Amino acid sequence: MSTKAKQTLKVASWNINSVRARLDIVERFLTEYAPDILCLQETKVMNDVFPEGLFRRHGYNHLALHGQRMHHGVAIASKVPIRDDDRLDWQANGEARHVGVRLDNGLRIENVYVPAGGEEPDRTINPKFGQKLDFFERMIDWSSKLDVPTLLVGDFNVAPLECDVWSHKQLINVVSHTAIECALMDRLQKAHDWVDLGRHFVPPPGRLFTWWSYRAHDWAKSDRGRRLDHMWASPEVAAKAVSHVVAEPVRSWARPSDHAALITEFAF
DNA sequence: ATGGTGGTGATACCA
Repeated sequence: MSTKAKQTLKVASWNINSVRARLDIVERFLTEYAPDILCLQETKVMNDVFPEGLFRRHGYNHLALHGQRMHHGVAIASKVPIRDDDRLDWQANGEARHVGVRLDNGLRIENVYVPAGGEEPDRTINPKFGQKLDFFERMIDWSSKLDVPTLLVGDFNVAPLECDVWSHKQLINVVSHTAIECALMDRLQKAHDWVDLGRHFVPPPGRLFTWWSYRAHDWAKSDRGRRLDHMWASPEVAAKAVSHVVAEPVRSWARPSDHAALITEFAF
């Protein structure tokens, strides 16, 4: 046993589907789960009207925002100091889909909202699908050049494994689980030797979903889930991870997001 | 095969 206590860090990631529409459940999440750092996607708010007060009241005094009007938008709220925040625009289209920070211990946290890709999995008739594929290509290029310990989190909008969806057979041609998307996820993973923390802690074929459609009459009963949200770590960072859970109860709270939060705890 | 729900912002569009 080391005489020096290990430093723990609890990081959460949550597609909130409008942070202003979810003030109550965000507050409940900060209270009940108390992460050190919360990464949000789909904040749907401009930076100047981001609800900073809620976060500051709970001790999240360090904020890195990348918002836009109506759609997309990402944010990192932290109890520990954050440095060198940056915002990548891989597609140079002005969409707010990334914000990254560096912590004092050198860890980088990269928070991403990958394009959903529309309905039709064919880029010749659906430009949104093409945008999604191109976004992954840019992430692969970026990823292959990374040389610092990094935690990559967010809504990747792809459920890559057969056991990452409620029915592989019924979703094989549905955007988020098509072969071309799964192949891109595989290339992205290999581009930095990323460790998929979800499957590190819940190996296949264990049940692991992060999203359930609003359209189900009883989402919990039908359990037609997909694992669209991910936390991937550089190998040396993954080695410090001690737990990883999907906070599934948040999907049952009043006026929920359709995504659950992911939480990984590290001991450095 | 279809439509089912929800956020934004005021009409369709996006998820």
